Amino acid sequence: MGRGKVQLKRIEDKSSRQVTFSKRKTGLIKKARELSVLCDVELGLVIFSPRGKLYQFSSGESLRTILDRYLNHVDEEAAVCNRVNEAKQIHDEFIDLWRGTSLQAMVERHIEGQNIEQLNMTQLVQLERQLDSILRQTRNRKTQVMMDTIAALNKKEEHLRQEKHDMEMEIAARTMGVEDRERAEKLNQDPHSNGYDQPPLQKGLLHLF
Amino acid sequence: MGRGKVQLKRIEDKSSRQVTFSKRKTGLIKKARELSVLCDVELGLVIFSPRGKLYQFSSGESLRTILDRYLNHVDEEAAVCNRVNEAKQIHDEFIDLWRGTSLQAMVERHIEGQNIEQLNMTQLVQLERQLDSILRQTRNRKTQVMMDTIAALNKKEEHLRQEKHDMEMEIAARTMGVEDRERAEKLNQDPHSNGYDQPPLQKGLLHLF
DNA sequence: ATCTATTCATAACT
DNA sequence: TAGTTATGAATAGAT
Repeated sequence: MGRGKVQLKRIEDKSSRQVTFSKRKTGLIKKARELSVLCDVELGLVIFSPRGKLYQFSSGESLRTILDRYLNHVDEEAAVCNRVNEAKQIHDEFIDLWRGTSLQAMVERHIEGQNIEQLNMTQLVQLERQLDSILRQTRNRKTQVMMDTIAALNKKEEHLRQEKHDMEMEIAARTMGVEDRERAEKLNQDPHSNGYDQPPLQKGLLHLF
Repeated sequence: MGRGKVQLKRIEDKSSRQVTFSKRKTGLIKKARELSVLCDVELGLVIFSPRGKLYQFSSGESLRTILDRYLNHVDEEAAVCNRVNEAKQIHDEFIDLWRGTSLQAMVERHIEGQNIEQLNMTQLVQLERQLDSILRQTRNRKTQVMMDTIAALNKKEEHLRQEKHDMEMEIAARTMGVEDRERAEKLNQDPHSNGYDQPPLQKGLLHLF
């Protein structure tokens, strides 16, 4: 509509982008109202202007009510999905990371032909977000793995100390008479006081992550 | 549009109401997409069909993200009330807040007095780089500390295993005659074969970082 | 803002 | 449910 056919891509000229936004926003809200009235449906619409100003439309009920309904709807779906996928979750995480690699490959293929500066802003922003998301996942996974490792090692250490302590007891029992056993027990009250005695590193770090 | 002018009121005929819903829903979503692309605007749209089926559109970000933005925009309490805050999400939010605070402090120190919105693009780019650098250092430091922790724990473990081994030797010596000592040594050649025998976690992880 | 040439969306029909 | 067409609406570019 209008005097020229329109390309489905970001309007670069700031002024006409603003004008178009204003006109089309009005039109979209009008259409939304028509749909909700003609067909008697619940419907919610939120628009953030480039400057961050909020425009909204909602049928009958408050927008809040409609969004709550949406969130409930999604949550229910999510709950079902979670139950079904719980067992596969770790596998899926791996797949997601792996997919990231292919995404990167795709990006590289894209960029090789063209200059990266010829990607439009929307594409770049989206790309940045995707990459950031993947990076975040990777980082979280890394931290998780390291924390798990530390926990496992601490457990092993504890176990070994206990074994050591038991053996010391046994040696003491064999060396001394049974009447001295009590004294030996006393000397070894704290099994942590031997060997390397660094502070408990893991606990000191926990607040960082 | 169409062959007759339309009255802005509920279509009573069920069948044509359904047809109109289907057509106009398609049109509305198309318009929404056009607006978001042409004007580079964030936008979310949810429609519940008369039968309760959900249709939605969102620009770029997930609809959830956009709705969260809306809820924050309209009512800060709403964000707090948001459901589905799993432990991880709460944790991430905490990290973001914490990071925000120290970043904010750093920024304030850097640009003393000036309003951040008054910085020009060059200054902002520079600031972004500095912050990114600090973030990178922090992340490296975190990894370093964790790796050190793991290394220290591994060393401790090794030490404890050795002590244990020595004590086993001593017990064996006391129990058996000296002539049997050699045989005992043989039986305990691999001190790693006792206790928890997980694979060496640290080495398996090293290639990830 | 307002106007108008065009393109677009869609109501009625098939 | 899907395709066609006549017609009213939306709007791009100009003023």
